[in-house]
Amino acid sequence: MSTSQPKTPTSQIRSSTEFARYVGLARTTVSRVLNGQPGLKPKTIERVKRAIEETGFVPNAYALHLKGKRTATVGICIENLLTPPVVRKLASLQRLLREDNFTSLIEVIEPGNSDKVIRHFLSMRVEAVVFIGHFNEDDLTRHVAELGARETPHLVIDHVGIKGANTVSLDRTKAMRVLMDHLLDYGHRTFALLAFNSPARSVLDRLHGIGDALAARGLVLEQCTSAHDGVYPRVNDFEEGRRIARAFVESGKVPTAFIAVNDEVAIGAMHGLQEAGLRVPQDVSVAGFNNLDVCLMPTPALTSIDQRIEETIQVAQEVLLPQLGQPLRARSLVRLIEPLLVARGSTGPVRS
Amino acid sequence: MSTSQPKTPTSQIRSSTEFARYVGLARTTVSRVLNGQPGLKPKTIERVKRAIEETGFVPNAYALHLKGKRTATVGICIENLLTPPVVRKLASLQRLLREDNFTSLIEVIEPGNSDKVIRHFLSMRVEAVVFIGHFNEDDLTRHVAELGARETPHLVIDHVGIKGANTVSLDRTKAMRVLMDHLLDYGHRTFALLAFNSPARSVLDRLHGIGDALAARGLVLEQCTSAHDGVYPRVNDFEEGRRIARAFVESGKVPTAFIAVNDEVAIGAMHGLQEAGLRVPQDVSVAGFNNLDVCLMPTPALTSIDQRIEETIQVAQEVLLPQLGQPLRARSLVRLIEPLLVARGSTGPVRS
DNA sequence: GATAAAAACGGACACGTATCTTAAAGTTGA
DNA sequence: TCAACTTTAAGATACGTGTCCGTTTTTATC
Repeated sequence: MSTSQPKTPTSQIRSSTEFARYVGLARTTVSRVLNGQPGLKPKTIERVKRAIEETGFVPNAYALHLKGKRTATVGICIENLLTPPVVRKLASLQRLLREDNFTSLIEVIEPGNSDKVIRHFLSMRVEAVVFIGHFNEDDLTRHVAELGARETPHLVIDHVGIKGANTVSLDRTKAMRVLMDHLLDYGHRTFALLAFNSPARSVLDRLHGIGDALAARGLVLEQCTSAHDGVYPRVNDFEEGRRIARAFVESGKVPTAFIAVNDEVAIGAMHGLQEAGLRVPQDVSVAGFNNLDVCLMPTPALTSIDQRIEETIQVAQEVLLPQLGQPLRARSLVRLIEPLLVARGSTGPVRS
Repeated sequence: MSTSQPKTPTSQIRSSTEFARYVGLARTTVSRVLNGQPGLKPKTIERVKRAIEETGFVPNAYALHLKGKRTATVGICIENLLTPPVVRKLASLQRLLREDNFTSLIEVIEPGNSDKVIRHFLSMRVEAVVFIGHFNEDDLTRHVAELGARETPHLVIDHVGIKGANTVSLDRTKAMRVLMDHLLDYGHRTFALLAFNSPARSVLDRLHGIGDALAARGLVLEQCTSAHDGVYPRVNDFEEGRRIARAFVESGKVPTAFIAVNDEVAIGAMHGLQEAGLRVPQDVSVAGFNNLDVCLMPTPALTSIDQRIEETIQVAQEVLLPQLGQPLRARSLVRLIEPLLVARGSTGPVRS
């Protein structure tokens, strides 16, 4: 086969050798052009550039890394449950990383596959691993330790309390303190807790915050709060909120303030209460969590806690980037994000 | 430095040579164990396995591929707007791919960066590229052609009408025909179209479906439908729906059926109509699109079209998998998914 | 304990790329 | 035209791994 025919179809070019043959230059010369080295005639550079246009030649990333080029890849682990806040965090983080020319490798952690995911990331020689969400604490602790042993930086977003972990998280405890103070200031003393029956660390932290706020006013969690939760996990949060609200109404003991684990449950409950003839916020106050768009939908609009996702991810980036390609930090680093109470019409003074 | 000390910290092992030294075997022997070749003593295999446990050694994926191993990677392009349906498709697809031991490389396509993304995928030697969502038609057509030239299979999900593209998509035209028939059977003859003023192909397809259904009964689109859309894109779909509903009420000409571009706009509109004193479905019918969980929230629950995402992605997998690692198909393939009308309380007979 | 079979060793090469080095070719200036 | 300089060519080596192959060591069998 003659090698001097430049009419080779584009599909055939799969290596720099073949590409150099197509251009009609030495492979080393082409390589120098591709890597922007000095001492090349503009005409030569132009020739190579045009050939790239014509053939669409793309160097093999695997060979590049083998030759010492950084992989510029970050592994991101996310939890199975793709809630809107998780998706937004993921999207924001990937966007910020992309701005710094980093690629992200995204994997969903499911029960039992986390070792496999970490192994895959290590095999891909990621420059860092980020965990977004809530995971099995033992697994997570182990992974953080293993990554440390492999000189691979890590960052845990939203799961606080992991030993030795670099952590960025909304201060969920404080978030609930802020919300409780808001309601306590309105005079509320009896609280319904909706769907807080999750074993997730994030929910426990929030319960602590509720307890703290009550204790600060000399109140006791167990005496002020009540619940009618169903099985966890839930199929449909709206329906569950509605169901719980009805359960409270039917029990005859209706607290003055309803605090839901998230906005969906809160809105479901709000509808349930309204259908039972209770007025929001005149008869009962309702509060959610996450400050999703959906908060604006009901009448009145839902009071909620904003996670400040952009700020969280911004801080995550600030923590992560300086570690990439550097020797591992000795001490781990924890940054808590201030929550933001968004008070709307669904909360108001207790009926006197 | 003595090489016989097996107390080397795990972090130092970064190649099979170092690992073999740690185990105390020849590199070739270790390699044969790792690749499950025959003719090895069980004891030797055990020794290597234990060393893997101890050191956490993971072969370099980049070197593996260079030696001819498949990358087992699929590139997935998604659109900028992470709506719940897109997220669910992405998650489903990634899950199915993972079951077949494929990794996915996910990149967001933003205006102007699509070439860069495709180049990155090609550089990573992905075995296929999947597009989920709606993109610039010219770009997409070009990418499909380029991937063909590179012998790389592709699949376009949800964007129909791309020349030469393998496509899997909900039949959006039919979806709207089905919904229109539902409403026409109820006697509706005047329709409000809410927020259909998007240039996206998916929206145009749906408008065609609406027109077809009307034409089939001898009706004319322009005479039966009206709109009060605001600027596109919208900040908050609920608010926009509410605003449009109010605009209809204030105009004094209120159609009997409201058809929204999605569930959020529909629910916003429903609230707007109810606040203006209109009863749903006695006075007006309202229908959405996507059948999100949120459809169950309003009273009455919202009639919507289900995209049948699981089925869509299932078909996508069936189309994609046989192409991986195979010579390119000559003819492109188009599969349309049947939509599913989910009729709920928000639609009913027209007021007589 | 001798012999054969099984297992492990260790050198060599390949994959696609970057980079260093030395040599050759081309270009410029006087 | 020749020297001096610039540009390109081409060879060699390296990265981490798999695999082939000839050789050596270990194990099993009688």
